[in-house]
Amino acid sequence: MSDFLDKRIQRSKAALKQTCLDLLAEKPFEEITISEIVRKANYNRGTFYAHFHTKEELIDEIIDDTLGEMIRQIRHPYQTIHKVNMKDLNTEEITLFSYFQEQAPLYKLLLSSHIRADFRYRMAKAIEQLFIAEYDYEFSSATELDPKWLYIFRAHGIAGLVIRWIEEDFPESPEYMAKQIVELMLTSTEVFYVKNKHVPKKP
Amino acid sequence: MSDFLDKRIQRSKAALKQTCLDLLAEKPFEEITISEIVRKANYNRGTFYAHFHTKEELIDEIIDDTLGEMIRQIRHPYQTIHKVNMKDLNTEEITLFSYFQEQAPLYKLLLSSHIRADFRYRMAKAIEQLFIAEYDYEFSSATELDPKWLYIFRAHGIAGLVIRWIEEDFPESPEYMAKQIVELMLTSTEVFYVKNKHVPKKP
DNA sequence: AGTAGATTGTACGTTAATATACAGTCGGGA
DNA sequence: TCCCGACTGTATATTAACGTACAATCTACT
Repeated sequence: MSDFLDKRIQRSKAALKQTCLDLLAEKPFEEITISEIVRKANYNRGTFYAHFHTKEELIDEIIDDTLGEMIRQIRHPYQTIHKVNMKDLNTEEITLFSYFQEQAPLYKLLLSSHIRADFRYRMAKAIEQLFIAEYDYEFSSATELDPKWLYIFRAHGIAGLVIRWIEEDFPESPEYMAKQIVELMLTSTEVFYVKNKHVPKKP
Repeated sequence: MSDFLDKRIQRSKAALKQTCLDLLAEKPFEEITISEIVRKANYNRGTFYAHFHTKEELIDEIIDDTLGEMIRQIRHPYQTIHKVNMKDLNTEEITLFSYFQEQAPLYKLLLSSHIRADFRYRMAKAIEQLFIAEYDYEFSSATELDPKWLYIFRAHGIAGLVIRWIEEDFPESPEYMAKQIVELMLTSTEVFYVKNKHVPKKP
């Protein structure tokens, strides 16, 4: 078993990560030093270097942890079932949005200017990879659409949507957002109109 | 330097103590097992035995820590001055009561039925020992009072008062209580009346 | 009465975290 | 300009915490 982790390692890494987040709430990432982190966390500096080479590596792992948990939340409604019919999906099973609300301070932090890392893109990328790895679409009609682009499109669409929802301080309820997501998955627009064009008058 | 403590020791003991308090909020002390504490704290059972022989020893150290901090709060107004005149004392310097309010959950727990230890008595005893060790009264007039009894009397009086204040959920403000304490120290009652006796009528 | 499961106390070899030291870099103040 | 203090990166011996194991006790269940 290689994914087994000594309790000391679990603790040390978790404490250093949490302390880094605490400091990040006060000041930008660039102003935080490794010495400062270990001092506040009450760890030896050597312990930091035993697990991370740089503080960038630390923040990367924080982001990976966070996005990993987000992915688990997205998976939640489909844990048991194999064939998912969006129209029948119980939106109460979609826990993603209330998860974001619970973790609002964390996500606000990772989206803030205190951290330069491209968190927005990484979130979209994580969702994209989940879709590609675990989900398979069944297209109702003959189409030449490469699923790849559907995955990318939807992943980045969802990421953009939830980030906006977070940044606007959750203007709608999680339940509302869950229903919106389902609707978005179900919506295809065969016809659309170009605005501000004159309808040709009949002769 | 014998009071120097390895960071690992600090962490392990602190974590085990805090976890014990967390469990104590849920269930009585007798129902808590050592295995349960280390399991929840995510420590090895051997680590517990490296620092404590029994869970009674653990709770004893929690109480000692707590009362130690309480003593520090009582000391606070007299940190710098040598000769204290109660009448001139700035009651804002008395931090004890707001400290209790901040630590209300902890003290409620230690006073609760979930722990059989005689916390009330130990609190009084701690105050008593502080008085004996660090304070010296100056008696204004000739008296045969043995200071020992004054110390005991006042220590247990103060303990009783603050415990009642905590148990009644802080019915008065910390500022009010601070002033009351000063008044109590200044009050001597030379004369008193026995109730429900008839005043002898003049002839 | 018997047995399965959990807790306790103790032991031991292994490993992560410790204190400590040293050389190098950097920025600010005299 | 030099110096001082702080941070970095690396190294090493020591030690606390680790996983693991075993025998003993206790409780609950049937």
